[in-house]
Amino acid sequence: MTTLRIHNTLTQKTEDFAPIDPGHVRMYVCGPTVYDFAHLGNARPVVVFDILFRLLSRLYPKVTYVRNVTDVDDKIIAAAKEKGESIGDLTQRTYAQYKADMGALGALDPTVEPKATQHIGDMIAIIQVLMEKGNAYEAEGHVLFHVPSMPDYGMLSKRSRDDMVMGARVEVAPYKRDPADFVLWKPSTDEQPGWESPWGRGRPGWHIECSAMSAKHLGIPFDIHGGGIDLVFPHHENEIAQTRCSCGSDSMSRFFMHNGHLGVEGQKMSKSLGNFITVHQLLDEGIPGEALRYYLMTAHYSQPFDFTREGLTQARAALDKLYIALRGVDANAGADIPDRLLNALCDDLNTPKALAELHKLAKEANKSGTVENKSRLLAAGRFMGLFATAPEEWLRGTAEADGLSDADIEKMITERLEAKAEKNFVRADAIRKELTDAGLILEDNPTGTTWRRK
RNA sequence: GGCGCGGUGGCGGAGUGGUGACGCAGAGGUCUGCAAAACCUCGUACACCGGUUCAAUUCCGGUCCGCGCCUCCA
Repeated sequence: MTTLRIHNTLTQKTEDFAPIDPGHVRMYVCGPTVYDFAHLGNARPVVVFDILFRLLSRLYPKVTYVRNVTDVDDKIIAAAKEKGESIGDLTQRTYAQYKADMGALGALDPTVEPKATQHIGDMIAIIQVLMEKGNAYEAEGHVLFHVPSMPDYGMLSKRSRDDMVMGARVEVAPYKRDPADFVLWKPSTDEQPGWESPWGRGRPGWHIECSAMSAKHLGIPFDIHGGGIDLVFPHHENEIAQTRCSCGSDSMSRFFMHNGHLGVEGQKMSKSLGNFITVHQLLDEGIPGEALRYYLMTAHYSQPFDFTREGLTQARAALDKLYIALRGVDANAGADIPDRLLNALCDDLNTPKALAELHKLAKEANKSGTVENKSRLLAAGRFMGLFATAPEEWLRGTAEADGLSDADIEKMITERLEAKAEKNFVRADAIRKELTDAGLILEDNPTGTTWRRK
């Protein structure tokens, strides 16, 4: 097996990965702000880092995967108000939905899913340290991080403070000493959620929770910090600033990994364009979460992903093909995960290459028909979070479109087999046609007739 | 304007300094009562222009086109 190589946003190079503590890999990934259904753009990092989590767990004795839940945020406040729901109800409900949807995508639970509201004290403590060290200041009830206090600010996104100030599209708040300064703590009105702090009742800024929760649950520095590419700036850049200045550490995380953006039918996904697609809505359409997972894995994580209906159809067909190759597999047989699959994933999570290996394994299984080869395919696919369903169950699908129950179908097949035995092919073909028209595919083989839904 | 990414066959999408991954779709064949599935075969793909090289889709430079980020969006 080759070593794991990961593209590091910090160095913009693909590097050999080695954990700081050889016995314990520590990874932090930015999770959801729980105010609405998870959309496809949210689903991508979940699948990407789930693959990484599985791979690391295979390579190292212990992995701690932290994915935070942002449950205090101005978008949440706005959504709760709009829906006439309490913030607590909204965030709890949304989080439960998120877990269900991501579970449908075959994502394992992270080791820890800390909530921002449960770490307010940790955040306040960090802000106090930043104040003491002269990296932060109070102004009009806000506490701000003073960017010029950190000489090498911008190391992740490779931009100078001047670049940012010049490119600023938003009006700079008058109380900022420097246009690039960002909020650590802000005041809350009576209606807004707030916590007592040395600077009065207020709530945390966006970035501070990740600095607090990663330090608490992983320790600084840790191994891998992940998220969408849009988080490079300002979110991760600011996290780095807060963490390094408060901890006095050279780095927050050894590696930073970022997944590419997801668009829909060639366009940016946005509410204003009306092409906002949630995972929940696709599941509701009857699209299996596993098919979505497979589709998301067909492109390398670092590349932009264009979600299309055509692409989803292709992915489902490809996945069906794998399931056909698995027919008759013994789920309990057990087999080693082939090295070539692990090698593909060790190459900076090359999931398209790994899926290609799956298809090669399927071809081998089809050619040989042996239990061993089927088992290898099963083990390989399961490692990637696929094949959660038994092959026959997957292929038969659910009785919806055709309105025929499994028993109805079996009865017609039996009737057709009788017709065949009597060489009454006209009758046999009539039954086949009836079932084909209902969206079913019959497959005659030496031992009988199997069927599946299109 | 700054930073970054990309342009591969009908479609999706890896990859490589010199034998055209893999999947979807399509064509032919084997098999089959007919089918389906499977298997076999079939594609003169690497935006454009220069340069380096024995050899470039792969390296370098330029051009064109597309995309992301630039203060709270994964």
